[in-house]
Order: sequence, then structure tokens, then C-alpha cells
Amino acid sequence: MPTHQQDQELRKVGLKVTLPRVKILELLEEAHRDNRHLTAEDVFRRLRDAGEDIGLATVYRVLTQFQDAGLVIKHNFDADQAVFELESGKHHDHLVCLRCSKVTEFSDPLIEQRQQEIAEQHGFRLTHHSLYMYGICSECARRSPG
Amino acid sequence: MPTHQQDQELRKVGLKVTLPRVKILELLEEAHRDNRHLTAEDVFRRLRDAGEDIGLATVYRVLTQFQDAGLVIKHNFDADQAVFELESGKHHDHLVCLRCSKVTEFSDPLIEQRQQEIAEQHGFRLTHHSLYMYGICSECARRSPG
DNA sequence: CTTGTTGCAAATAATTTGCAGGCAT
DNA sequence: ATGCCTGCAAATTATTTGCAACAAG
Repeated sequence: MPTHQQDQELRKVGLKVTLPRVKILELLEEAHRDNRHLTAEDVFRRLRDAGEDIGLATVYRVLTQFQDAGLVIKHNFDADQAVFELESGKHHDHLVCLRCSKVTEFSDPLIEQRQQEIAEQHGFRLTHHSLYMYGICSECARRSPG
Repeated sequence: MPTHQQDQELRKVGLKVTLPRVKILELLEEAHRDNRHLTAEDVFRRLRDAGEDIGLATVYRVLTQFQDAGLVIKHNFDADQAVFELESGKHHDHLVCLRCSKVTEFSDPLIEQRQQEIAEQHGFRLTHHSLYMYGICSECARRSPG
């Protein structure tokens, strides 16, 4: 079989190239293009719908491995299910639409800098942070201005 | 029995004054003074240690009722267990120590304003946000500068 | 070959719910 | 009295793990 882009990514982080891993990686890339973050269940269901016979446990295992390998980030949004997003390398924060779940990434130097200052003021050495902003996106607002 | 401060808070939000509710409210107030946020299990254990015979299910139920009543806020930090904090009325964000779990509250107008601007730029009408900053607090850093 | 991987089922962990008895108002 | 509350056990939901069969390097 020809060597695809995904195969390289997997090999690079020391994971064998298997069908579940390649498929899940593809799904995550597709989702990222659509500004969606997927839950493990989402991934599982999409694989099912695509005719793949991949168990939910495998989905969880693969996502965790991807996370450990730095390929993926896990977010605990307000909801009770975690969502996974492809790690793009550049840090960013998120705007999440409460209606359609669209996710918009942004990065603001000013906010980042203030965070650092505030941490220092309180004597904290910062390791990371998470900033999630929740609201209604323009499309959803237009659809029903409730 | 004399009417305490807690009793008033409970009545105000339409909840009957019962022992579990009063005790849990007291615990949350105490924890807040100590810059701690408690998980449901934490609350349960402390009640047990104090000799109270209150079930874990009740703890969850009461915390949820408090949340619905606006007395308490539930946070989904990095961990898999949610933590609860007394609602002080004024919005604030959090610095969380990864070693000792100390929580420091802060509020920064500059960050708040930038968030609003960013949301507008992306066409989002913001409803709320959560900003958690994780790191090592000064005491823990002094104790072992890992 | 040899070890990492997978699917399935069973196990955990956090939280919720049904129900019969109790307590606040 | 009467309906809100509670404890306990059972149910749910999200996620993890054990294990035998299987496949990648």
C-alpha cells in the first residue's frame, strides 16, 4: 500500500500504522477543516457510518495514544464528554457556539501577556491554561435571534 | 433552633432548611476561606469525618440544587472530577496550583474586554467563558523547585 | 517471528435516579 | 397533614482494562 501523509505522522511518533489509527487521524483532520471538535462517541459513530468495524474501546485507546504523542489535544468543555482536536502546533484558545458546536480558534497576544503578568503577581509559575468562550455564532443568531 | 445566616440563604432560593443543606453550605464557606474548591467526594468525606450521616447521592443532589439556585458554581478543571465553589456574585477567573490544588481568584478588566472584542470580531454573542490558569504556586515552588 | 494492536466483554469511576420512609413547614 | 427530602441500592454514562486472536515490521 502507498505511503500516505498520515502514515508518516504515525511512524514519526512511534505508532504502528494500522487501519483504525489512519482512519481516526483522517476523521480528525476532516473535522478540523469543518471547525468541529469530536467526542470519542462522535468518532466511533462516524467510523461505523463509514462502514469501518472499529470498536469504541479502540477509539478511546487511539485518541489517548495520540494525545500522549502530542498529535491531539483533549478539551473538557462545559459538557460531560471530552472533545478531541488535532494539535496544530500553535497554541490557541477557543470560541464555542452553544447551538451548533462550531469551534473558532483564536490567539491573542495581549491576553496571553496579561495572563503571564497576573500569574507572576500571584507568585505562580504557569504551565498552561485553558480559555473557552461560549456563545452564539453569527449563523445561529441569524437563524433564530432568540 | 435559632435562625442562622445559612438558613436565610436557603429560604431565599426556595429550598427547605435541612441538615444536609446547612452542613454542605457551611463546608463550602469554610473551603472558600481556605482557597479550596471541593469535589462532591471531598464534601462527602468531610461530612463523614465530622460524624454526619449524609449519603453521597444527597451531596450530589444538594450541590446540583445549589447550582440551579445560583449559590454555587461548578467547574470542570483538567481533572475528571468536577469541583464546586460558592458563588460570590462577582465574576472571576482562576489560578490553580497543580501540586496543592490551591485556587486563587482574580479578575482582570483588560482580559475581559479583549475577550468581548474578540467575540465580536468573530460574530459571536458571548454568554460566558471560563479561564483556568494552571501552574505551581509560590509555596509549592519553594518547597521543591522541581 | 515477536510485539504491538484490536474487538469484545467485563470492570471502573463519576454521577443520577427510583423508591419507601422521614422531616420541615 | 402533605409534599419536599433523604438514604440506600440500583441504574446510567463516560472511559478503562483483561484477554485471546491478529497483524505490522
